[in-house]
Amino acid sequence: MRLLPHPATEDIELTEVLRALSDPVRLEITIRLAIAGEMNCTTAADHLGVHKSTASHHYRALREAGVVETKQEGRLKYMSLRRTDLDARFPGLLDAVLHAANRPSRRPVSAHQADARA
Amino acid sequence: MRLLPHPATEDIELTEVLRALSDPVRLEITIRLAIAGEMNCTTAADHLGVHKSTASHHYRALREAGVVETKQEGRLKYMSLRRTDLDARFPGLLDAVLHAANRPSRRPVSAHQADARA
DNA sequence: AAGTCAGTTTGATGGGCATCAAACTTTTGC
DNA sequence: GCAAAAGTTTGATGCCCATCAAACTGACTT
Repeated sequence: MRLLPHPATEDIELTEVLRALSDPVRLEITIRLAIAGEMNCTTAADHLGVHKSTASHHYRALREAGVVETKQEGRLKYMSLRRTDLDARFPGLLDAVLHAANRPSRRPVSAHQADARA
Repeated sequence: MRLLPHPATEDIELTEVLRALSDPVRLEITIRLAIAGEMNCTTAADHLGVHKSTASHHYRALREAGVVETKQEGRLKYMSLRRTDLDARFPGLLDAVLHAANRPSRRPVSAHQADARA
C-alpha cells in the first residue's frame, strides 16, 4: 500500500483547482468522491462515456491540482478528496462547488459539529 | 446607456464560471471588481501586462460565463460583478473564491502583509 | 508460466484558447 | 469634418488539452 506523489498543501494553487474542476468529467468524479468517499479509479469514472485512458488523464489532472489523493492497494488505485487540505487552504470553496453542482456531500462530521447540531 | 447581452441567471453554468475564474488574468479582474465595484475596462485590466485586445477577450469570457455585467456609457464600458445572480445560483462560491484568492500561495504571511495585498 | 485485471503511457488528432498586432467602430472633443 | 480615445474584431501563431487507440506495466490468479 503506497501513496503516490502529490503537491503539498501550501503548493495547491487556486487557479489550478478551479481549472481542474471546470471540466465536466473531472467535476463529476469529484462529486462522486464527495458522496461516496474513497473509490477506485474504474468505479469513479464508471458510465462516464470516456475511454479509460482519457479517464486516467483526468485522474492525473485532479491529483496534480491537489484535488484528490491516490493510493495504491494491490492492483487497485483508490482516490479520495483532499478535503482537509482544500478546506484549510481555500475555506468553503469545495463545499460551495459541491453545493453548486446540486449534489450535497456526505462529510465526516466531527464530534464538535455533532454536538452543536444536537 | 445600454446594457450588453448576458446569459440569464438560470443559464449560468458552474463549469463555465469555474473555467472563467481559472485564468489568472480573469481572476485578477474579478478580484478588482469585487474590491472596487464597477470599473471601466481599461481600469480593470490596468498594469496586467496584456495587450488591450487580449484583455477584451477576457472581458467577453467573463461576460459570457455570467460572471460580469457590462454596460456602455458614452465611449466607456463599465463592468461589474453579477454578485446577486452568482450568489443566487451558486451560494458561497464567489465569496469562497475571492477569499481564497487573497491568500498568497507559498510562504505564510503575517496579517499585516496580507492586508497590504496589491 | 500464462492470462487477466487495473490503470498508465505514448502517439495521433482535433479543437480551443491566450496572446499580439493591426484594422475597425463608436463616441467625444476641437 | 477630423482626430483622439476606448474597446472590439479579425488574423496569425503557438500552446495546451480532451479524446481515442494501442502498447505497456505491475499485481493477482490459475
